[in-house]
Amino acid sequence: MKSESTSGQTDYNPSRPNYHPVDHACWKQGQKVPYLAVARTFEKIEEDSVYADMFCVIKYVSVLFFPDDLLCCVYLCLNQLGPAYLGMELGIGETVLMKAVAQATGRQLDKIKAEAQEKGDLGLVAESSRSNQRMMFQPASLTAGGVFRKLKEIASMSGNSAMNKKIDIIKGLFVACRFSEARYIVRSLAGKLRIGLAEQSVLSALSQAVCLTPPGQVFPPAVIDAGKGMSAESKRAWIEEKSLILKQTYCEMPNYDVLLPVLLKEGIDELPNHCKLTPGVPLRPMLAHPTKGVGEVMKRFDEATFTCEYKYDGERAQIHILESGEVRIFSRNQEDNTSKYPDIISRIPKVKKDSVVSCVLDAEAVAWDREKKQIQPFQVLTTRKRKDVDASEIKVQVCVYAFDLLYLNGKSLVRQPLCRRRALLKESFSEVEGEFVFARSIDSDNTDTIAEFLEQSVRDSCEGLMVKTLEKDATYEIAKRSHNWLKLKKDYLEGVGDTVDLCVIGAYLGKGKRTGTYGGFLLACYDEENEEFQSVCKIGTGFKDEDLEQHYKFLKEHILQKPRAYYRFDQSAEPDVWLDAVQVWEVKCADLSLSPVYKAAMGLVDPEKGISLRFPRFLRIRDDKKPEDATSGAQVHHITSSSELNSSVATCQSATP
DNA sequence: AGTGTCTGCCC
DNA sequence: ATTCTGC
DNA sequence: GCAGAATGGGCAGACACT
Repeated sequence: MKSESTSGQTDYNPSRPNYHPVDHACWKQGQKVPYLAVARTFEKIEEDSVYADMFCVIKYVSVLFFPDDLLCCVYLCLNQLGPAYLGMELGIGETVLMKAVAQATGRQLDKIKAEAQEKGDLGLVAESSRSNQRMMFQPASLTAGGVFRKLKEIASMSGNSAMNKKIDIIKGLFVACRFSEARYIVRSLAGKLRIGLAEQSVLSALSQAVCLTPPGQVFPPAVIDAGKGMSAESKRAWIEEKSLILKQTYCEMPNYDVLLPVLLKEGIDELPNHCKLTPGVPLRPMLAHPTKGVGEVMKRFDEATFTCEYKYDGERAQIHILESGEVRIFSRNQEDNTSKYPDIISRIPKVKKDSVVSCVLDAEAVAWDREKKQIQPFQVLTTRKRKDVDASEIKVQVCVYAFDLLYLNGKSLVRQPLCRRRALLKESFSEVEGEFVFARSIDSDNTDTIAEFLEQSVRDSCEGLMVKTLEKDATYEIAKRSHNWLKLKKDYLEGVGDTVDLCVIGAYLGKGKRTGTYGGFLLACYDEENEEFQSVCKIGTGFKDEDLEQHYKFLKEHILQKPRAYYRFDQSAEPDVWLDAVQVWEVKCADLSLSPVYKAAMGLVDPEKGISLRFPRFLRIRDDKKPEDATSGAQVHHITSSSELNSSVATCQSATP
C-alpha cells in the first residue's frame, strides 16, 4: 500500500465540518472501503451519539458506487452476519476471544483477563496490546468487505479443531489492525459494538443517505444533498417520512441481502412494491410494553376498545403456510425453528380450513401434558430437542395457542385492525384440544372483570394478560410501534408478586457503561439449620446508576480474600470478589426454577438441585434486616409453590423423581 | 465413549 | 427476560 | 416513548479434552 493513500486513511475524519462524501472520503472511486473508515466512524459515534448521522459518511459513497461495500458496512454496523433465519453464528464467546487476544499479543491469558476486567472491555485491551508477532512484510490494510468476509468464514467453520482455526483467523485479522481497528473487531466478535447505535439508527441513517444522495447517479454525483434549501424542520420531516417506508419494509422482509440492492436500484419509494411480506420469510413480531396495573391499561387505551388475552408461558411461534403446502416455523427473533416442531407441522392440515392456501400465524407453543390435559411450565418446554427432531422421539408435547393472523391467501393483513385479523383467524382454523387452540380472551373494559381475568390466567398456568386494542391503532405495523401491545403480569404490580430478602455475598466487575463499579452481584438465602448462606441467584438489573455507585462504595469495604466456610455455591457462579454477608436486599422475581447451579433449599426440593429465581431484579436495600434475617431456602420454596399448583419447581420436581 | 466447558437462544 | 438513561 | 445497553436463569448443541 502506498504511503500516500495510507496517510489519507490515518487522518480520515468522518466528523469534519461540511464533510463531502466524495472529496473527503479516504478512498477513491473503484477502491474498496477501508475498515479504518468504519472504525473511525465508530469512534466518533461512540464518542458522541450526535455523530450517529456520521454513519452516513460510509454509506454515502457506498450508496453511490459500491453496493457490495454498503451491504458489508451495514452488517458491520449492525453486528450481524446475515438474516437470523439463515442461522449464521460466530460460535465465538468471551473465553475463546480472550484466548485469541492472548495468543495474538503474546501475553498471558491471566493478564488479558485482568486488564479486560479493569477496562470493562476486551476490545480496548486488544487495541492497546501491541502485537508481538514478527512480520516480514506489512500485511495489507483491512477493508470493510475483507473483515466482514472473515467473520462469515469464522461462522462457517465446524467440526474438529474448528476453534483453533477460528482463533487463527482472528489472529490474522489482528496482525493487520491499525489504530482502533482491533477494538471494533474484538467487539464485533464479542457481539457487542457498544457505540450507542444499532438497528433503528442504521435504518434512519440509510434513509437519510438515499434521500440526500439519491442512488443511480453518474460519477461524480450532481446531487449530494437533495435537501439543500429546505428548512431544517421540513428536511427532517421528509427524511422521517421516507425512513418509515424503509423501516416498515424491513419489518416485513428483515433481510438486507434482499433489501439493499432493491433500495439502490429502485429507490426508497418503490421499495414496498418489490419487498413484501412473504410466507417463508419471518417478519418482526409485535412486542408488548409492561404495565403496572389495570389502571395504567385503562389510561393508555383510554376510550379505545380492547381485548385481553392470556399470556401463555411458552415460545413464540410464527407459523408460515406456503402456497406449496410447506410449513415453516420461526422464533421471536426470526430463527428458523421448523426442524424443532415436526409435531406442529404434521397437525397443520387437520386444523386449517380448506379455504386456507397460504398464511402466517402468530402463536405461542406451550408444553402440554397430554395425560393430565394441562399446560406445563416453560422450564419443561426448554428440554425439547431443537434441531432435526423426529416426530417419533418427542417427549414433551406442545399445544399451539394461536392469537393472530398476519397473512392470508396472498394478502398481507398487517394493515388490518386486530378485530378483522382475529375474525379471519377464527374463520380459517378449527380448534383441536391440546394441539391447536385460540388464545383465551375477553373483550371487557371493566376493571374488576379484567382483574379477575388476570387472576384466572395465573390459576390457569399463564403469566398474565396481553392487552391489545381492537380497532384504533390496532394494526400489526411494527415500524410504527414495535411495542403496540401491553402486558400485564402480577409481578409488575407494586406491592404484589413475590419478593424475597436476600444477602449479598459476592460481586462481579461491570463491563461497558458499568466499568468501575460492580455490574452484578451474587445473592444468597440464609439457612438457619446449617447456619449457612446458600447462593440463590445473581442480580444485575433494577439498579439506578446512583444505586450502583452506592453499592460499590459500601461493598468494597467488605471484600473477603476467600469465601466464608459457610457459603454454599457452585464454581460456575463464582464472583470476581467475595463479600462479607453484611447487607440484605429486597428482590422481586416472576417465578422460581429448579437449578443445577444454585443451592437454596437443596435437599429440600431435590438431592442435587437447589432453587433459583426467574427474572430477579433489585428493589431496595433492607437496612432493617440483618443477614441472618434473610429469607430461607424453605421460605423461598414456599412463596410460589404453595400458591400455585403448577409452579416450575413443583412440576419439574415431580417430572424427575 | 464419557465428561466438561462454552456458546447461542429461549424466556 | 427486566430495568434504567439520554434524548 | 424510543432506542440502546446493562444485566438475569437455564436449556440443547457443539466441541475440546481425557
